[in-house]
Amino acid sequence: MSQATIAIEKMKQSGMRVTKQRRALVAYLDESGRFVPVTQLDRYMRSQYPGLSHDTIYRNVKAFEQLGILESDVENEQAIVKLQCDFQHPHHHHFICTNCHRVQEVKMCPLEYFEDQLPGAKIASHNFELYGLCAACAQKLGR
Amino acid sequence: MSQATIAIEKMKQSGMRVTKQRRALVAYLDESGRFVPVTQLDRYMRSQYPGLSHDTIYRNVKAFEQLGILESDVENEQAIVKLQCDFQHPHHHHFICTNCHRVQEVKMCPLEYFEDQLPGAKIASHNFELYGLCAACAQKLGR
DNA sequence: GAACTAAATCGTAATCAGTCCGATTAAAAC
DNA sequence: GTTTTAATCGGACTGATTACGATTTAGTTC
Repeated sequence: MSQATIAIEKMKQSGMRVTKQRRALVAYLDESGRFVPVTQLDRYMRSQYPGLSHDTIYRNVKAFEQLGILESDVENEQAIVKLQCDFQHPHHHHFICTNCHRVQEVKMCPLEYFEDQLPGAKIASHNFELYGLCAACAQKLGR
Repeated sequence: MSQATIAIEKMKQSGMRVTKQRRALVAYLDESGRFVPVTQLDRYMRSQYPGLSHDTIYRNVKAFEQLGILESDVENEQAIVKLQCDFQHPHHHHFICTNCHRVQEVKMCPLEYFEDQLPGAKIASHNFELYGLCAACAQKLGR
């Protein structure tokens, strides 16, 4: 069962309508498999589906995020998104290759090491991402 | 020696000219002491110094970042900046209070725990920020 | 402290991401 | 097939950021 299929399932479960446009968005994000700038998503989808409006893309990106079928982040001050890579563990972290932009899930969460560091404070959320060359690119580029 | 003074020192050392506008920007960021959205910085500085242009503000924010006298982050898809809080340890992390927006420096870095997790990969950089209620706000709000 | 020069700033206009909204279309339920 | 209403369309709009030629000024030299 592909991530796209699970995403569509989730949409149905939540009562959200499964439109052509939403299927196309999810399909593209699934094929890509990595983080994509929202602006690129917008440009690409509109080139492939003439008549598709900005509104539809941005509205759905937000709806998908809230549903948890999309993960979002920021790269160079640009919003980037990818299809949820682990529906079983929606809380996880990423190693993102700066060369091929592929994403690897990192199971461990740094939070456990930090809870003691801020006495009295209530930690509510956190960011954590790793960037660098993945094993394949490191080898290919000889670094 | 205030953070602002150190920042001005760094500007001189790098050969960058110390203009009225740059002093004013650094002074405001120092007084504020916390992360400020760049758009707010723009609005506020232009209200205080009529004639100051967007260009000057955005150009200098970029220049300051590159010089390392400014730390930048993103909150709600908005670029936010603050004056460097530790010139001795430019690599550090933050706990940001979601109520008063004050920032606490966190000395420990999660990277050490993760180096073994991605065999073959070359980790080059990472993000890590904690969010929640600081001790003072947690008490004040009774949480 | 006057003159010089390149860096920085100003002011305006342009660009680009993202949002809004009334009219129209089409999923999903019956 | 009909109905209902969520979703989409299209086009205009807002707000953040950038571009650029004309002007000013910080820092240097004499």
